[in-house]
Amino acid sequence: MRLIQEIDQTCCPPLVGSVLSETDAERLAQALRVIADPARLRLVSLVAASEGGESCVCDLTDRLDLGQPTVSHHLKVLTDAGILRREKRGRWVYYRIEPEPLELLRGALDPGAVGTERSTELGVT
Amino acid sequence: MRLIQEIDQTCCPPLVGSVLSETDAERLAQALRVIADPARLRLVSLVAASEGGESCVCDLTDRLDLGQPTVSHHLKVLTDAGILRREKRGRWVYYRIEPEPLELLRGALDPGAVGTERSTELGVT
DNA sequence: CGGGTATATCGATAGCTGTCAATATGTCCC
DNA sequence: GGGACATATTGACAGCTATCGATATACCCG
Repeated sequence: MRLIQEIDQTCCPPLVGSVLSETDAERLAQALRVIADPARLRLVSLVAASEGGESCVCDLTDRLDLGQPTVSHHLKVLTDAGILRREKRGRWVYYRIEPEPLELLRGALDPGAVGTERSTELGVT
Repeated sequence: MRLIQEIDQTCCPPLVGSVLSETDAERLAQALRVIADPARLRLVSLVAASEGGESCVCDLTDRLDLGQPTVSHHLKVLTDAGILRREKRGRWVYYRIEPEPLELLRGALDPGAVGTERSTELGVT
């Protein structure tokens, strides 16, 4: 099976700002492919929205209209990438979001100083 | 051939903050798949880093170690998604970055303050 | 017009991956 | 231990797509 590299600092140099090397491009593409899937996006979304910030697999399979092995497969991909963290408690396994990888991906897409001004307030309410 | 939907506001509701519907997840996944490819990431990077913010196809083919039809294909995918803008001048075709789609994708990955551990730390209940 | 150049399209193919059914593993409880 | 339940792994398969060679289209120039 294809080994999935964890998403860490080495994965996500800014897309805009310098020219990506072949290896950087390959690594970033691999990281993006992890979340470029509707089932995995919904999983992340479901886990993030769940009470206490965690979900057990049973809740997720209920809501995804996919077989249990398929859900388990996607959870493994997300966990290997570091986007989800797995914790087993008794018979159940709980997943929660690890915020850093997504943040790193965001950072890679930051156009930075090219053309756009970012003086906006992000703080809200 | 697979029709590529343009990346616009409708594509990228926040991944974290509410549960993605199936259609939203499908749309966001499709948008992410556009950039989840090493050749396309390098193309975006090359165009962004080029003098005057634009490149002609010939320059790009030179630097990508891929056949000209393949490069042309990737440019089409990026253009259809709205990430690149195409402009023909004489015999040459120039591409430049359209910053908004990438910005929308960034926005979709924003964890915001909802559902993450951070929200509980902030006392949101 | 005709040759040369730049880019796009077409058709085919190989490799990857999302999905499932079947099965394995692990855990709790009686 | 043994049965029941939750999750993971395995093996197989279908659909998608990145890539290529061949070819088409468009443009310039003499």
